[in-house]
Amino acid sequence: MSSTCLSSVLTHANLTMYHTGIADVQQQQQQQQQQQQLNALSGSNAAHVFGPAYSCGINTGQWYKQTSPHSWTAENVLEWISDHVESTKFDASTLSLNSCTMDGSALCQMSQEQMIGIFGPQLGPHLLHNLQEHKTKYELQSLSGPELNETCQLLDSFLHNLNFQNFQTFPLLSTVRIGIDEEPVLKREVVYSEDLSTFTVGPVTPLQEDYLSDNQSDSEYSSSSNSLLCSFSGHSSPESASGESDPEFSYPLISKANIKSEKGETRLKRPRGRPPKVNKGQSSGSVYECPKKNKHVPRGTHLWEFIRDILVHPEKNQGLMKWEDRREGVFKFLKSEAVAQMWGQKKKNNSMTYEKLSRAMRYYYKREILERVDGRRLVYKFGRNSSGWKVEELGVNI
DNA sequence: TAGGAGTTTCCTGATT
DNA sequence: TAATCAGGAAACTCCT
Repeated sequence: MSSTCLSSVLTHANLTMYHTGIADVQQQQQQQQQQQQLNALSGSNAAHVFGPAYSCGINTGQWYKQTSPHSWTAENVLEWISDHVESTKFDASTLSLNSCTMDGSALCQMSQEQMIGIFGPQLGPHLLHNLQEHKTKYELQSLSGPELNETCQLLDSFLHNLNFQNFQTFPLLSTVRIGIDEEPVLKREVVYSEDLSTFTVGPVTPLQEDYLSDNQSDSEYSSSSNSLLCSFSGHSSPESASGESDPEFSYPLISKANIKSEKGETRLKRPRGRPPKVNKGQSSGSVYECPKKNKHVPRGTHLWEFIRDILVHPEKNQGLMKWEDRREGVFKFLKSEAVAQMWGQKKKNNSMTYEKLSRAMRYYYKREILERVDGRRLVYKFGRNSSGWKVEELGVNI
């Protein structure tokens, strides 16, 4: 993954311009750079370039998302477009910088037809939908309590009914949190649909409740966002202030990819294992410094139980995994990254990947909770120390 | 507060 | 070449 992206380039450029009163020549250079970045997105998988975590704006300093679309600058608009180019894997070669150059006010006045005309039938509706979300988000800040909740539900239903299921997941109002930390905050969960490209909003079913049970008491859990689950904070909470999404507190998060991207240059080799814990309030300035999760995550379901539950509840399965040999307990990941994301969601860890999940799975071999299935990718088998999946235990017919 | 359990994160190298 | 597997190492959170 590239360590630079259009968003950060633009943000940096904005701040630079603000502070120095940059000259026209430099603006032209910047525009050229922006166009080059847009072009760079075309023909390549933007999601690979930026990674899923970027699609909701973390780590990029996308402070424009904290302001009303009406007050976006032209650069903000461009940045916003580039975000969605990447999230929809849209071929940006069909976009010209000129057509994308407008401020937030002009953007908000555009009709659906105009959006489609400029951005095409794929990106246009997607942008329109997201713009509506941004606009509504700031309109909702003047509301509160039950009124907000009701409005949010209505809008959720409305947004959910929009047919954008071919796009990657983006946040609904159900994930908007408004209020200060001391007060009960509005936070409803989302449950992924069959292919995880969409999610369900609304009353939580008992089965869904299983998934979400660990999240019920996490009122302290604040905004964090990724491509699958995004929460916005209407106001900066103490936690969000130290989190990823607060523009004023954007940390120089150094990812694995970032380090790799600097290979061959003055690369600081990362020591093995997890970076050392940074004490509260201590700003070490270390390159390993990153937003720290200080949420209390009650230990609940273990990973293998989470996997088992997906398998034994077809309604939870959603095509993520399947039994290869039901009686022997052999199963296969069909959507490994999706399962990892769900596991990450459950553990409130947005950076979970299949690679990490599989490492945890491999630790189960020693404990005989899982057994190796040699030569078969994404295939595992429950071991003798696992339970709750056997046909006899469940009394199911196969 | 220490220590264990269960991950999580990062890494290198091998295999598919 | 990318994805996956394998496993070492160390840090993390939670629980007792």
